[in-house]
This record gives sequence, structure tokens and C-alpha cells, in this order.
Amino acid sequence: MTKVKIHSKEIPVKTIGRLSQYRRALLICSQKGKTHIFSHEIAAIQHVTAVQVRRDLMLIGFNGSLKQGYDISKLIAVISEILDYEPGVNVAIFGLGNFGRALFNYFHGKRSLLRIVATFDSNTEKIGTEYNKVYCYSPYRVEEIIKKKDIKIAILTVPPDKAEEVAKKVVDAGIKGILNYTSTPIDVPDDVFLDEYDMITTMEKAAFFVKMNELNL
Amino acid sequence: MTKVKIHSKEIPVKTIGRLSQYRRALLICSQKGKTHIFSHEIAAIQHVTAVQVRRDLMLIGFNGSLKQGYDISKLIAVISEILDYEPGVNVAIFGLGNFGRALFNYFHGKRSLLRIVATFDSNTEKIGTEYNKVYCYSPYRVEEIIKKKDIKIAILTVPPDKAEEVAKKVVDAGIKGILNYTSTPIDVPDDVFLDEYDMITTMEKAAFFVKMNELNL
DNA sequence: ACAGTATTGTTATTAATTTAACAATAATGA
DNA sequence: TCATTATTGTTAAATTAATAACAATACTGT
Ligand SMILES: NC(=O)c1ccc[n+]([C@@H]2O[C@H](COP(=O)([O-])OP(=O)(O)OC[C@H]3O[C@@H](n4cnc5c(N)ncnc54)[C@H](O)[C@@H]3O)[C@@H](O)[C@H]2O)c1
Ligand SMILES: NC(=O)c1ccc[n+]([C@@H]2O[C@H](COP(=O)([O-])OP(=O)(O)OC[C@H]3O[C@@H](n4cnc5c(N)ncnc54)[C@H](O)[C@@H]3O)[C@@H](O)[C@H]2O)c1
Repeated sequence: MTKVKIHSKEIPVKTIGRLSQYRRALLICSQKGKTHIFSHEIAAIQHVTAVQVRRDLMLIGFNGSLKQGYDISKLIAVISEILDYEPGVNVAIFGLGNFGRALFNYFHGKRSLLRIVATFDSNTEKIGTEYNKVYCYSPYRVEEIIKKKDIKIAILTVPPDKAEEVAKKVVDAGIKGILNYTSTPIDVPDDVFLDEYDMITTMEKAAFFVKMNELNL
Repeated sequence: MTKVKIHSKEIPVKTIGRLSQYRRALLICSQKGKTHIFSHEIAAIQHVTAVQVRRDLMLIGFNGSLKQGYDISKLIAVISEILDYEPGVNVAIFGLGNFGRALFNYFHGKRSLLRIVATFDSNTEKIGTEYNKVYCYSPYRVEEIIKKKDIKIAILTVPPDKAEEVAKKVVDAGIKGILNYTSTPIDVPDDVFLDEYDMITTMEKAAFFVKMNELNL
């Protein structure tokens, strides 16, 4: 899927990603008391070009003013209208190890419409405890809890050799989005959003550039 | 930069990223005792198409055999030849909090040519201690240590409001690649590789897809 | 009043990337 | 022997994304 429909207009998925970035920049500016912003200012914050910003905003039909640029709070509202889902979306973390907890701490409270409502871990010492006031369940209860709590997104931070098994289980239980941080690539049906991130891939790219840098010079 | 030169041939940077993925898949297969692999098998593991794989391998001039496919160990060697930098690359972590430590643990020992040789933290309780046998330095010593230990890549896991300051410092000291996990976008000179990852952006995308999924149905 | 300036909104152009198409090849087996 | 099959390697086409170009506009200062 490379395009999505918003108000019967086709919008590239890449634009959706950038809208999320723009909103982040806008929120920061808004907190600083700024009320208006120019395309090139947004661009400077988020590593894109001013043209790209204007084009993206054109696509969602948002208009700025010639002398003041874009009204920050209105733009935030419009982007939120597109990105946010009013009833909110429930999320669960699978694997409450070091990495899972670090992500939880970071995410905790950052987005009111995205709620981590459960964690799962196979370690009996963790099952039944609370972390950030959220209960840790046994993997045996995955299906039950996902359905009961209407959980739609899963964050996978289990050991690599458990990834496939857990992924299958959560998809069967009705999960519609997976963030897989495991180094094991997983397969999901077409209607399930999947993102896989591995810092090692990024490190290898960085190292490659370092190499280029040193050799071509 | 969208293309790089390998053996005087232009290779898309995206291909470089995929080569890293392919190698990962190949290493796993190799460990399982497999000696040859078809393009569609690599593709199935790594969420790309078989054509993409063949095209990428063509670009780096690697040939498979018609009936057996690609020789796994030879392919690993060729990819490594491209990606790896023989003397190795030294890396440092800035901010040894929960997230920094989780990344360290994960990365630790995974790639012999990418070495985490120092960590930095402003917390006086951490300075002078060792984590995974690696010394934690005071931020005051950033320049000195980066130069002395020839550190080329920085992993940024400091608090968001410290990101810019630390980034500036490490770039000035000679760092050539930054993995910024802070939610603050930073600016670096053109010759410094920069990757910024934030799980919230990914979560927002996932939530958006959940929304699409439920509304268009 | 009007030239000069900075910015938006949009179309046109170019570049990059992916996908498709298919000839070439080597093995199989009827 | 020769059609069948499965795969690679490569060129061509299509798609997607980014960049450039520029008219339109509204404000400034003279
Ligand atoms: N993508 C990245 O950049 C990145 C970074 C760090 C870690 N990781 C990966 O994240 C995962 C977690 O890393 P970590 O350092 O937290 O490891 P960890 O061992 O501390 O945590 C794993 C947790 O999963 C639990 N677990 C095991 N099987 C389970 C199951 N079937 N269901 C639920 N929970 C289960 C364990 O009890 C443990 O608490 C690993 O796969 C690691 O490779 C990825
Ligand atoms: N990108 C992501 O997906 C993601 C996920 C988790 C956390 N984060 C970010 O990573 C960062 C760290 O998160 P955390 O949970 O580990 O927080 P943390 O507070 O546990 O760790 C931050 C560490 O940085 C140290 N520090 C502060 N100033 C410093 C300086 N000038 N130089 C060196 N060290 C310094 C602190 O002493 C602390 O140990 C935060 O910016 C957080 O927002 C990002």
C-alpha cells in the first residue's frame, strides 16, 4: 500500500509519515508560544525541504497565509484530524525485558490516544506484577486479553526465537498492527500493519558511510 | 546522497540497506547448514520481491547458478566485502539510561567489526563505572576520548533537551555517524551520516492504519 | 501609488525506485 | 531427442517521489 484516501483524495503514505513529523515540530513550537510558522521553518526542523512541506500541506488541503505562514494550532488540529482515531487505540507490549521496559517508559503518557493497556511476559516473576501501573499477563492469556481489552497494536520485544510464535498468536487474536523489534523478520497478513526496526541495520549503514568517507578521501 | 560507488558502479543507497538485510537472512540459513539459496527464498524472509533481490545482486555483480541459486557463503563474503570496514569502526553511547543500556546489551558482541568502546553519562554515579566492561566517561571528556579512541559513530540516548548540545560536541570532535534516538531532530554537516528513529512516529503510523482498517470496512 | 520582497499553492519536470517482461540456460524426464 | 520446468540476469516500462519553476498574492517602505 503506497497511497491512502483522505476525503476522497489520494495521499502518499510517505506524506502521512511526514505529517506525524510536522506535528511533532508544531507541538514544540506551539509550546514555545509561537502561533504561526513558515514552510521553511518546519522544513529546517525536520530534515525535509520547504517545497516538500508545502506540497504535503497542499495535498491535505491546508492553506497558510502569505505573510504569516501557517497557523500552528489550526494545522495541528487538521493533522490530528487525519492521524488520530478518536476513541483511541489500545496497545500491548510482548516481552517486558530491558528493551520492552525502556520503550514503555519512553512512550508512557506521550500520546493520550495511544494507550498501553497490557503487557505480556513468560517469566513467572513478572506475571501478575504491574509496571507503570499496567498489569503483566501470562502469554497463555494473550487471546483472551486482546479481545477483552480490544487491543489493536502489539509491540514485540520478546527473544528473537519467540517472535514468530508470538506474532502468529497476536494476529490470530485480532491485532491489526505490529512493531517488531525482534531481529527475526515475521510474516503477517496484508491487512496487518507491520514495521520492523533493527538498530544493527542502521549501524551497518552508518559504518558503511564511515568507510566511504575515509576511502574516497 | 542517493547513490554510492562500488567498484566504479553506482549503487543505490537503498540497495546497501537491503544487502545488510540479505546478509542477516543468509547468516541464519548458513547456520542451519544450508549452502545455496534462491532469490525467492531470500525475498520471502526479508519482505522484498525476488526481482528486487536479483536486481540488487546484479548491481553488485554477484552471479548465482541456474539450478542451485546463490552460493550462500560466497554471497555473504561479497556483501561483507562491501559493507564491512576491515579495521573495524569504534562506537560510543551517549546517555547510559534505560534505553542506552538496552541498546548496548542488544548490540553487544553481535558484530565483531563494530565495537562499542566508550559510554558517556553526566550522572556522577555512573561516571567511572563500567557497563559490559566498557568505561563510562564524563561528558567533559568527550573530545579527548573520541580522538584518543578514534570513535566514529555516536549513539545518542541522552534526554531530548540535551540532544543538540551533545550532537554539536561529537561532530566537532570528529564523529562521522550519528544514530539519534532522542525525540529532538538534530542538524549535522553533510559529511556526517545521520539516522533518526522514534518509535512514536511508527506507532502513529500503525494507529493510522488501524483507523483506516476500521473505517473503510 | 508602486517597485521590491517573501511566501504560498500548484503545475511541470526530473530523478529514483520498483515492477514487469523475457531471453538465456541448464536440468529433468517422457 | 525434445518439450517442460524453474531459475537467473538484464533490459524496458511503469510507478512513485522529489525537485524545480513560477504565477499569484499580500505586505513593506518609499
Ligand atoms: N530492534 C532493536 O534495535 C533492538 C534493540 C534491543 C533489543 N532488541 C530485541 O528485543 C528483544 C528484547 O530484548 P531485551 O534486551 O529486552 O531482552 P530480555 O531478555 O531482557 O527480554 C525479553 C523478555 O521477553 C520475555 N519472554 C520470553 N518469551 C516470551 C513469550 N513467549 N511471551 C512473552 N514474553 C516472553 C522474557 O521473559 C523477557 O522478559 C530481543 O529480541 C532483542 O533482540 C532489538
Ligand atoms: N527513539 C525511541 O524510540 C526512543 C525510545 C526510548 C527512549 N528514547 C529517548 O532516549 C533517551 C534516553 O531515554 P531513557 O529512557 O534511557 O532516559 P534516561 O533518563 O534513563 O537516560 C538518559 C541518560 O542520559 C544521561 N545524560 C543526561 N545528560 C547527559 C549528557 N549531557 N551527556 C551524557 N549523558 C547525559 C542521564 O544521566 C541518563 O543516564 C531520551 O531522549 C528518550 O526520549 C527514544
